[in-house]
Order: sequence, then C-alpha cells, then structure tokens
Amino acid sequence: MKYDPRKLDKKWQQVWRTNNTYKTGTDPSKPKCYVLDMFPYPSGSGLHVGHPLGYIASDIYARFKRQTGHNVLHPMGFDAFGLPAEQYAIQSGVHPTVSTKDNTDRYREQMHRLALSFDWEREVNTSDPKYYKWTQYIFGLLFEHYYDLDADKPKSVNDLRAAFAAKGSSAVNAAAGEEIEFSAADWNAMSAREQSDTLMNYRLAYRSTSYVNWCEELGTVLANDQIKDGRSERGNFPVVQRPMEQWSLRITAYADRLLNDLQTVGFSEGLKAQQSNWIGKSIGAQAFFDIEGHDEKLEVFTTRPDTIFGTTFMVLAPEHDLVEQLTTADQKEEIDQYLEYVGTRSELDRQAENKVSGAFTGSYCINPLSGARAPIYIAEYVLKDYGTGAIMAVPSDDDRDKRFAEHFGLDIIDVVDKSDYPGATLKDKVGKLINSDFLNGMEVPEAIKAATKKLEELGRGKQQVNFRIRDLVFSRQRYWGEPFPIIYDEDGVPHLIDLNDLPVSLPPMEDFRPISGESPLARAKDWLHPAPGMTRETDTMPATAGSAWYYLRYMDPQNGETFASEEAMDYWQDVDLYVGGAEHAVAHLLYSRLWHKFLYDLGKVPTSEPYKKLVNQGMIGGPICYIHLAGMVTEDGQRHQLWVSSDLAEGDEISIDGIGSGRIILDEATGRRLNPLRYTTEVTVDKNQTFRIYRSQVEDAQQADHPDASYFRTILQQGETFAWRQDEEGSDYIELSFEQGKMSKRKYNAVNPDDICDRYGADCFRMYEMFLGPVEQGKPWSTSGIDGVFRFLRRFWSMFHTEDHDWNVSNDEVTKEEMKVLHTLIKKVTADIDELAHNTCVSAFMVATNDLIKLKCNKRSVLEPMVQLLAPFAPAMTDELWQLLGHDTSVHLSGWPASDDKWLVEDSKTYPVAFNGKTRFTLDLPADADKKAVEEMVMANEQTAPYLDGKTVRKVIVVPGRMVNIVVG
RNA sequence: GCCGUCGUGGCGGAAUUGGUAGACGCGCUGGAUUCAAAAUCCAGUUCCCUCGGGAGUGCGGGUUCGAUUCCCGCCGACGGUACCA
Repeated sequence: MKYDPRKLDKKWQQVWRTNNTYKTGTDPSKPKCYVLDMFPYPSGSGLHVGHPLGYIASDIYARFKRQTGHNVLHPMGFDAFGLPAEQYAIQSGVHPTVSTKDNTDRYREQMHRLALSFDWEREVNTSDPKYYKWTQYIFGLLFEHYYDLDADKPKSVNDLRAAFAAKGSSAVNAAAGEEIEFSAADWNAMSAREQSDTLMNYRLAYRSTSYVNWCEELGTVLANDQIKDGRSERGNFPVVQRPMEQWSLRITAYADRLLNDLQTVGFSEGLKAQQSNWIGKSIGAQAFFDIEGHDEKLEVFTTRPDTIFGTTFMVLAPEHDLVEQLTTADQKEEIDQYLEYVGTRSELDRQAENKVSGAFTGSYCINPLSGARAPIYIAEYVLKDYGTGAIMAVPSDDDRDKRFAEHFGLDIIDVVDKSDYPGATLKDKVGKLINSDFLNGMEVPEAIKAATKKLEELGRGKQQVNFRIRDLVFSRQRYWGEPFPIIYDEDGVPHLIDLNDLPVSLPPMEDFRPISGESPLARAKDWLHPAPGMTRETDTMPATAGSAWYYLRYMDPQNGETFASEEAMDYWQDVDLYVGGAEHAVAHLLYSRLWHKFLYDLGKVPTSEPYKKLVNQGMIGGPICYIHLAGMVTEDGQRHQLWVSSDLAEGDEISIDGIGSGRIILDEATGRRLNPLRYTTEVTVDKNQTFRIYRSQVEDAQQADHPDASYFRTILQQGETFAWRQDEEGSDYIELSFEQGKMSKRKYNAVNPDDICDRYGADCFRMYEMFLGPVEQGKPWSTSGIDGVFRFLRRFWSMFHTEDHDWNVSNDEVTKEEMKVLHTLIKKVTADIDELAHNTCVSAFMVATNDLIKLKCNKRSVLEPMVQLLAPFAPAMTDELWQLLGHDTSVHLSGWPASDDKWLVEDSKTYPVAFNGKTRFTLDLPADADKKAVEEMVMANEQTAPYLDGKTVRKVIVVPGRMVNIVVG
C-alpha cells in the first residue's frame, strides 16, 4: 500500500473512538500518571496552530507513559465561562449557551483530528451546572471559614462567632482585612447586619469595597488591558477609578505557605521566581508619624527603617483615606486637579510612568525619631493597595524618591555612606549610617534592627512583614459566569445557600447588556427573589473560579455526591505533569494552588500541592499585517500618516498607542471606509519590515491560480478607497508592514491546524510542531519545512515496503551495525521524551531512518521496535504498520523497547586535536587508551609536528574519550 | 517602570558536567533519473579570503589550556503586571 495519511487518519481515528482505546479506569496494579493540559477557553475562531503545541507535547508524553506500563489519566475539558462569549452574544444575539456549545463541539473535533489521546468520557465544562455546582460549593466553604493564624489553618466561622460572643476580638488571632477591636459585650450588642459586616473582615471569601476601572458610557467595569491612555479601547470613552462593593478571596492569608511550598514543586526556577515576586514578601517596619494639627497618625511601611533620619517628605497614595483631611484650603485646587488626573490613569500607567508627578497637601508630619518636620505629598507612584498606601520618602536612598525630591525642590539628606562598597547601587542594603543620631557608624543590617527596636520602645512602630500580593477580587458584573451561592435577607445579611439547593443556575436571559454597573442578573426578576424579602447575589464569579479546581473533577467527573470521591483522589493524588501557556504562570497557578491548599486543610484532598511538575509551552506567533492608511486627524486637529492595522478601527474612530486617538480620513470621492483586511498567508518577517505590493502583481495574481488570490482581491477593493500610492515611475503600490504577534482572530493571523492535517495528515502535523524546537520556546509559525517531516514519514513507511508499495519485511538475522542504529535510537528517544525534548527525538528518528535506508534494512527485529518508539509521535501510521506486522491489538497499548548498551560500545574514538584551543585535525585512537597513551600517540603523530615547529610545548591537556589540547608558545 | 524568559548560518533549530559550533530539517546551488514535470536519489551549502589561512554563537568586558555554556555591564525581542483567557 502507498502511504496515504488521510486514509490512515480516518481509519484509525475511527478505530480508537469505537474501541475507546484511551479510556482510563483506576487500576491499582499499575503506577498512575496524571498528564494534564491547561484546558482552553473555547473561542469562536477555533483552535489555531499555537494551541496544539502543548497538547501534542503532553500527548506524546502520555502515550509514552502508557506504553511504559503506567495507568495514564489524560483528560481534556473547557474553561467555558468568560467575557468573549458574552460580548459575542451582545453583538450577534446568539446566546452564550449556544455559542459555547458550538465552540466546544468544534474544539473537540479539532482535537480528535490531531489524534490526541484524551479520555473524552471525562470531559468537564466549567459552564455546566453539574460542574459549577461544585465551584459554588467550594466557594461556600471559603465563605464559611476564616484563617486562624495560631493554628495556621482555616476554621469555621461559627467558631469565630462563638469566640467573639464569649471573649470579643481578642479571643482570636485571625487573618483579617484590618485590625479591629471589640469586646464580647460590643459583639453581643451588634445587630445581625453589624455582626455580618464584622465577620466579613475575617471570612476567606468576603465582601468589601475595592476600586475598579469604571466606564460610564459602556456602563461597565473594564480590565486594564481594555484601557488605553485613560480611555476605553472599545469606543474611546473616559474611564475612572470607582469604589465598588465586591466579593474577594483572602489569598493573603495563604501568602506565606504559597511562597514556602514553591520549594516543594517541580516548576522552573523562572516560574517560581515569578510567583515568589508576585507574592512579594518583605520584612520591614511599621512606623507612625504624627501629623501637625491632627490627631490621626500617619502609618507607613518601610523595608529601610534605618534610613528614617533621611526622610525629608512623605508621600500618600492619591486614594489614601487621609488625603481629604490633610489637604489645606490653599492646596485644595491643586490636589483636586491632581486627583482628577490620577482618576484617568490605569494602574499599569501609574507603575510604568517615568515622569514625576504629584501634589502637596499643605500638611506636615513629624518624624518619630528625629522630630523633623516633613511635608506630605500625594503621588501616583504610591499605590493604595501596597503596604499602608503611604511611604516615608528617603531621597538619598531611593531612586524614585530622589527624582521626586529633585522635581519638587525638596531636601536630600545623605544617611548611608557606601564608600566602603564600590559598585554598590542604591538598592543594595549596604553601607555605614551617617547623619542619623544613634544609628551613626552602624552597618545597614545592624541599623535596621536598631531603628526598629527604637520605634518599638517608643511605641511608634514595630517589625512587620508585608506582602505585595493583594486579595483576589472575585466579583464580576456579568452574566456568563458562575452565580454566587449567596442570598441576602431584608437586612442585607448574606446567607450561604445549602448544598442540597445547589447549583444556583443561571437564569435564562436574552439581554446581557450591562447597565449602570449592575450585573445583568439584577434584571432577571423571577430569579432574583426566590422568597419574599430574599434577594440573590447578582454578581458572578470570574473565570479563575472554574479553572481553580478542574483537575480534581477529571478524577471523578460524573460524581453527583461530591466534587470527586475520596477513592478517586486517593488513587490519582495529584497532577504529575501539567503543560500550559506561560501567560498563566502566575495568576491561574496561584489561585489554583490557593484553592487546593484550602481543600487540603479541610482534609478534602490528599496532597498539599496540586501540580508536581509544570512545563510552560512557548507561544506560536504569526505575522500581523499592517496596512498604511491614507491618514487620520487627531483631536488636536493634526493630520498623521500612520502605520496601523486596519482592524483596530471601529467605525471612523481609531486609537493608536503613543499617538492618541482620532478620526480616519475617509476617501473624499467615495466616502467609503475600510473594512478589516485579513492576511493569513505565511511570510517570515522581521519586526516592522515593510514592503510593497504592486497593483500589477495583484492583478496578475487574480489571473493565475495564486494561493493569495482572495486576499489580493480584498486589496484591490480596499486599495481603491485608501491605499494606492505612486512610486517614482508612477506605478500604483500598496505598502504593508508586518510584525510577529500572538495568534488571534482579531489580528487575522491565526492558522487552523485542520488545514495542515488535511494536507499532510495528523502524524505529520504532530511531528512538525515538535520538530520546530523545544516546547518551552516561542516561535513564529511557518509551514516551510513541513515537507521535510512528510518526507521522513514516507521514508519510514518505505522501509516496510518495496518500490511498488508491496509489504516487504524480512525475518533475516540483524547485523551489529543495524543493532547499533536501533539501540542508539531507543536510548535517545527514551531519555528525551521524558524530558519533553521531542524536537531532538524527531531528529533522532530521521537519522536512524537515513542510516537504515543506507543499510537497506527491512528486518522485523529492527523495524518492529522502531514502530513502538514512533507510536507516540505518529499514532496513525504506527498503528497501521503494527497491524501489518501481524498484531491484533493497538501499538499504543503495546510495550516499549529496552535499549542495551552492549550494541553501543565503540572500539575507537575520534579525538579532536587542538593547538591553543584551535582544533587542527582529528585522530582515531583506541577507545580504551588512557591519558598517557593518548598523549604519546598524539605527540608521535606526524600531523602534530608542523604545529610545534619552533615552539615550546607548555602543557598537554587530555580528556579521555573527548579531546586533546596542546598549549604551545 | 518592575518581574520572568530568550538572542547561534538565508530560515526552524542541535551541541552530557565548560571539550570538534552549526546535528536534523527547510531553502538554495549543481548533478542523476525523465519526452517533460512531479516524485525520488547523489553532492555541496556559516562568513571573509590573495586558497596559506582568518573571523565567528546579540554587543562590550572578565575567568579558563579551552566559553554557545560560567561571571559583570549593556542592547533587543517576547510573556506577565492582578476584570482577556
């Protein structure tokens, strides 16, 4: 038979489905192996070639583990709640339930097409009420618990209630939003609502006020990445910071453990560093500054209490509670103006800003140690959520404080003498203290301790541990998410809905448009009030909710009694290998680890960490085509010639980074405006490379059967409106520029894997994606090169066949040479798959195949093990060959060949001989020659002499089995 | 800005612990086969060169007999930066 990948794909994919080849049960006789992919958000555009990179890598690993005798859990599902489905619904009128089903169906088919060995009976979908029932249940557990710092464990809020009633707030040491004090009598005198509000200060899932990016015109909260220059990316409307009552999760209670346990998991060092920096633990001091003319004290957190004598001013976050009080009448206008400016700034802008800005409140505070008077400013570089939202500024020892002081003409007092540490930067905590009273002469670490101690003695502060990580805001004012299992009574006290009454299902609705910041659910009148006086929570959960625990559900996906049975979790334990995008390296993983640790504390899961080993796959980029528009007019009336992707335009409006926003100049003659221009053909480009396409080329392409004909047709049409320019000779051309970017539908650069599979087969596509390079590395997509892999598959197939495509495998005795090729391959592939180095496996297969074809080898005892080795990579072709070799069960359930080093021993070794580190020639020497023998043979060789001519041999370095280097001079 | 990752031929990339830089593949060049094409096969392919050799793994330093690999300082690209998923 001729190699026909499409036919084989069709045949074998059907067989695997019919036979349920990849179905997994618990099997105590085999070691378990849980191989997990980050499940996708099923977007409307389907899978693109970037997605499968990780799926294929983990699939190869899973298949390898199956063949080496493991019971492998390799599931797939969908992270199906999310904003895009809702926005699509608003635009198109298609309900998210419908579009989500369409999209998941499509994804599932695409994954089948890629021959991924998932056990589809275990599929989960976060938007399925049978699934989100348990998301709501776990949320309920978080709501019902607080974190006891003495026990270092969560405990029931009921215990907290009892303790407060008996002894007041002093009875417990709990993770809390703020430190509050009350007696048992105070507590008992509180109304139900007041008690409830007080408990919110402790619950692990709680309601509080947090700031959001509010866009009045869109009536909705926006993510930072939906905001450009203080305006909404969509529609270009103003965005302001606005406080809002929202649910949050108290991840800060777990900060220390999330940090410490990083040492126990097999994540890359870079990833651990990212998580650790995100958690951002720092040890420093809390200090209180008196404020002139006010009773309040100003609390600051500093990691450098030693530099307190250098504090020449204070800076508050613009949102700090005291700002209003501290602003004097004279400074009010300036402060108000500044607050207005800050209101338009996203958090990202504020942190990224290089330029100094701020305003003086008019008030002063008193340094608790030096007694010096320091002016109080507000500035956007101080963030409300970090530390206390206030800093003591030490311009002599901090870059940003220094720039601020220089800008506003404030004093700078040197307090650390670094002259003993040449090369030390401002950030290094080294030096001797000067100008600092009792700290003078101390080294920095000593001074930090002394200053902290002094603050403590004076009752003006103490040592404090601070975390950068903030509690996770867990509310969304959206339709397409999990409803909260919460109901409010007439007093506004939230009550948890009983497990028996879960899930709280999303009410059927047709209109999800956000109005005035309320969730669309507030308009589901029948749903909203399940009983008189009772009102449901109308916010929904963010997409992080469903993805925080999905790996547990795969272990026991159908369970109606609990989120997963103890037996299933005892067997599967945790995830052995987790593969997913680097973009999830912090957020998803931390939240997931939080949920897991919480469940572990309650004794509901058997391990303290969910993921043993994690690999981040790189992103596959595609070219983004930019078209030169005729120009645009910005608000200030300036005309610009711009390079801009046409699909960024919404109506006549367009906004561009660094330029601002404006109106597209329409073609005056026709008044037509452009439509998005798509360009999906491959080009390999450098960033901002530009080139011209001439009208004549485009027209010629229309005649010929050019692959880009339809694209060029669009250029022709669009070009009439805006794009043709004339070169020196008067020929029309259009200029395009390209850059590499993340594949997405919006950028018209997504490539569909189906197209590749149709042309080359799934085996080839899988191997090609692996051949592209290490999984962890990002790379641009290009199909050029896939022919090489296709050629390999055909050559591999040809080893089993005659030139006329007849089956031709012999049972002849194998030679030593053939065995060497085979066992080199077994050794390499076995080692590399384990490391997920699939790219070098593919090379090894090519090398072995080339060698065996040269040897004209068609022997069963060589080819049969090779089929097993190749099976994880090319599942369809190998199952066919396995069948042709006479087996009646799948190669994927067969074994794995063992390598035997006896075939790999060499008699001689080719030594490179170098002079002063430069290799001059090679020499074949016996493999067992020792150092001395090698040196003698090299020195005696006639090739050596010319390089020694007239020079002295200073040293001869011999690394047995490796190389020889002769130092002459 | 901050945190993390990565920079090797025309291109994707390879190179145990520091030990022959460029495996394997694409592309390109030449040849064989063919009426012709496709397919296949063979040979060559880092750059420069006066054909002796010289340079070379983003740039500039350092350690070493020897550096793609280790150290210091830059530059660039990508990812994250808390409501995209």
